[in-house]
Amino acid sequence: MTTVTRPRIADVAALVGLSTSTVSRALSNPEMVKPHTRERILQAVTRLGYVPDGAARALALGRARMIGAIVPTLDNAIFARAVQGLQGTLAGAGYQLLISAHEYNLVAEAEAARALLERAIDALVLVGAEHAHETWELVRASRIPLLITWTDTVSGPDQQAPLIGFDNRLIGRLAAQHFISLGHREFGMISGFTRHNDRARQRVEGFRDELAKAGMKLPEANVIEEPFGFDSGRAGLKHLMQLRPRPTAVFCGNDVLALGCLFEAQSMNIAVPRELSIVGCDNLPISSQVTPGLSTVLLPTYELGQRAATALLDWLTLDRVPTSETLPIELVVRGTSAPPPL
Amino acid sequence: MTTVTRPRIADVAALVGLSTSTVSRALSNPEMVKPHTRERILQAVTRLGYVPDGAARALALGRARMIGAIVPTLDNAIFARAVQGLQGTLAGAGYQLLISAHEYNLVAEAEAARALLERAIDALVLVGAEHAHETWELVRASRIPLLITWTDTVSGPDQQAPLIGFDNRLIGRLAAQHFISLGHREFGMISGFTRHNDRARQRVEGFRDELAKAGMKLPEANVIEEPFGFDSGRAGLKHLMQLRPRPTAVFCGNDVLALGCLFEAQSMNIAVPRELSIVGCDNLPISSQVTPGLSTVLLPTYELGQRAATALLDWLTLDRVPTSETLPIELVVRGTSAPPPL
DNA sequence: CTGAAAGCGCTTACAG
DNA sequence: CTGAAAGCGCTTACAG
Repeated sequence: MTTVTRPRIADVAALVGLSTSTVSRALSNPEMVKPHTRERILQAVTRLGYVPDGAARALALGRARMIGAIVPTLDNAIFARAVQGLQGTLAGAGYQLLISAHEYNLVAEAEAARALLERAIDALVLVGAEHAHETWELVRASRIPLLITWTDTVSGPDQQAPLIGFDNRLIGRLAAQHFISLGHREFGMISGFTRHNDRARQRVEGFRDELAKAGMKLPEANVIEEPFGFDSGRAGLKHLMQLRPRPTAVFCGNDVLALGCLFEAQSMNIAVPRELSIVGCDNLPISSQVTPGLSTVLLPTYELGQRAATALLDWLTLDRVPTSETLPIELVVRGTSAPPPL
Repeated sequence: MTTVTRPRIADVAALVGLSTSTVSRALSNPEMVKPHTRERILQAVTRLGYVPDGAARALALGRARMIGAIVPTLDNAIFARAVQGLQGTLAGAGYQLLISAHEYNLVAEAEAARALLERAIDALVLVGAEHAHETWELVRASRIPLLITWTDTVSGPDQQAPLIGFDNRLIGRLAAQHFISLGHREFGMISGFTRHNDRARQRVEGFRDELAKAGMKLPEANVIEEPFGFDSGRAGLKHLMQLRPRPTAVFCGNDVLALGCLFEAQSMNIAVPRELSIVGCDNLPISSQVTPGLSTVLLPTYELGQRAATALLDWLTLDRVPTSETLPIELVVRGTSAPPPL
C-alpha cells in the first residue's frame, strides 16, 4: 500500500489474483469478462487508484486518442472560441486536444507541428492553407490526417487536405457590397499582416475586387496593414483619416481592428456612422454590446470548431475522409453603417 | 520508398546500415555518436521524414513531456491569455500542453482530469482549489505534480499542492476601499456563481468584509449571482437598480460582467460615473478602450501562465517543488469611478 | 564509438 | 471466460 510509484495493471491483477490480460479486458472490453470477475477488478482499480498508462496504451493500440491543433494565437477570442468548440466536441468522443500557438510565425508553426507529431497525435488541425514547406513535409511524412480550417481555398496545386472554413474573399465582397449599396465612394481598409496569412490576403482581395466590379478603386495607400490588436485599429484609422479624399467607409479584417477603429473615431470626434461607416469581421460578443453596435461579418467559429471535430472523428473512427466544406457567413448590420456624408 | 506506414527507427537504421541504438543516440544524445555517423543518420532521417513515435518514447523514458491543464473555459479572454502564457513558456522548454475546459462543472472537471491522466501527462495544472473529491483522488493516485493556480488559498486541510495565484479576497477589498474612499455608502455586487468557485466566493467575501470593517453592509439581496457573460452583467444591473436604497457603487467579479453592467447603465440612461461607479476585475484589453474606461483590478494573468510554466519546469527537471506564490495585483482607476451623487 | 538485448506497460491474437 | 506470450517502437545499461 505504500508504493511510491503509481499502480500498474500488474498490481491490479495481483490484488485480485488474475492475469493482466483479464484486467485489461475488464477495462477495455467489459463484455468479454464475467460480471462477477469484472466487479472485483473494478473494485481493485478503485482501491488502488489505478489509471492506465497512456503511453503504453497508445503504443499497443497504435493510436493515442489525441488531436493536435495549431492556431495563430489564443489571445483573440475568435480562435479561443473555435478551440473551445473543437476541444469540447473531441472530449465528448474521448479525444483530447494538444494545443499550440505560433503568433503568426510560420517557422514557429513548423516547430510546433514537429513537437506535436512527436507526441503521438492521431490527427492535426491547422488554420489556413499557407504553411512553411517543412510543415507540409512533416505532416506528409507522418501520414496522419490533416484538416485545414478557416479557409476553403487550397494554396498549393498539390494539396489535398480537406478544408472546413470560410470563403474569405466573400467576406471582403460582402463588406464592399454593403458600402456600395449605402452610396460610399471612398474606401479604406485596415488589415492584419497579409504576408503568410492567406485569410487576411483574401479578405483584402475580395473587398478590392468587388469594388472594382462596381468601377471603384481601393488604392494601395488606402490599405493599412497592422498586427492584430485594438491599437492597430486605432493607428490604422489615424492613417486613413489623413488621406485625401478621406475614406467614408472602412472595412477591417476582424472585429478587434474594427473596434479599435471605432474607439479611435470616437477619440478623434469623428461621428460614427454619420461621418464614417465601419464594418468588421467575426462578430465577437462585444461587437453587439458597444455603442454604436459594430456592423460585421458573422463567422460561426464555434461551429467551425465543432464541425472540424466531427469531421476528424469520422475520419479516424470510420475512415471516412471528410468532404471540404464552406460554412455560411452573413453580414450583420448595426450602428456603424450609414450612407456617406453629403 | 512506397511505404504505406510511417518510417520507424529501424528503417533509418537499415538505410544507413547501423543499429537502432546508434540511431537513437544520434537523435537523443548526439555527442555520443561520431560526427560522421551522425551526419549520415541525420540525412537518412530527413530523407525518410522520420519522426520518432511519441508513445514509444514516452513509455521508454517514463515521461511524455506533456503537461495537462484544465480551465473553466477558454471562452473568456482571461483564461485564454493565461493558457497562452503557459503554453508558450512550456513549448520553449520542449513541453506541450494538453488542454481541457469544464464550463464551471466540477464533475466535468474530474472526467477531464481522468482523460488527461490517462494520456501520460507529466504534471497537471488546475484553476482554483475547489475540486470534486474524485479529482483529488485521481491526482493523488497518479502521483504526478499538481499545481493550483488563480488562488493562493488552500480549501481542504490536507492539501499540499503548491499554489500560484492571486489573493482573491484582496481583490474584493481593493474595490471596497476604493468605493469607500470615494464616499459611497450603498453597494451592489455582480458575481459569477460562487458555488464550486472559490475565486468568486472569495471576491464577494473580501468585498463584504472590507465594507464591514468600515461599518457598512452588503446585504444578501445586493449580491447578484449570474453566469459569466455580458448579458449577466446587464441583468445584474437591472436587478440592482430596483433596490431601495439604490446602490451607487457596483463591484463586478470580472470585467466581462463589469462591461455588461456598464453597457446596461448606458442603455438605461444611467450616467456613469456621475450616478453610478463600477469596478471590475481582470483588466481585459477592451476595458481600457471603452468610454468611459473601466476601473478594474488588474490581474497579471499572462504572467501567471508563465510563472506556472517555469514553476512546473523546475519541478519536473530539477525536482524542485515550487513554493507557493501570490502575484501582485493593483487597482486601475479609470472613468467609471467617481463620488456618489449628492 | 557501436550493437545485442532487455525493458517500459499496455493489448490482443491464440490456445485452452 | 481466462492466461501465457508476443509485440507495439523506442531507450539505455552492459559488453565489446
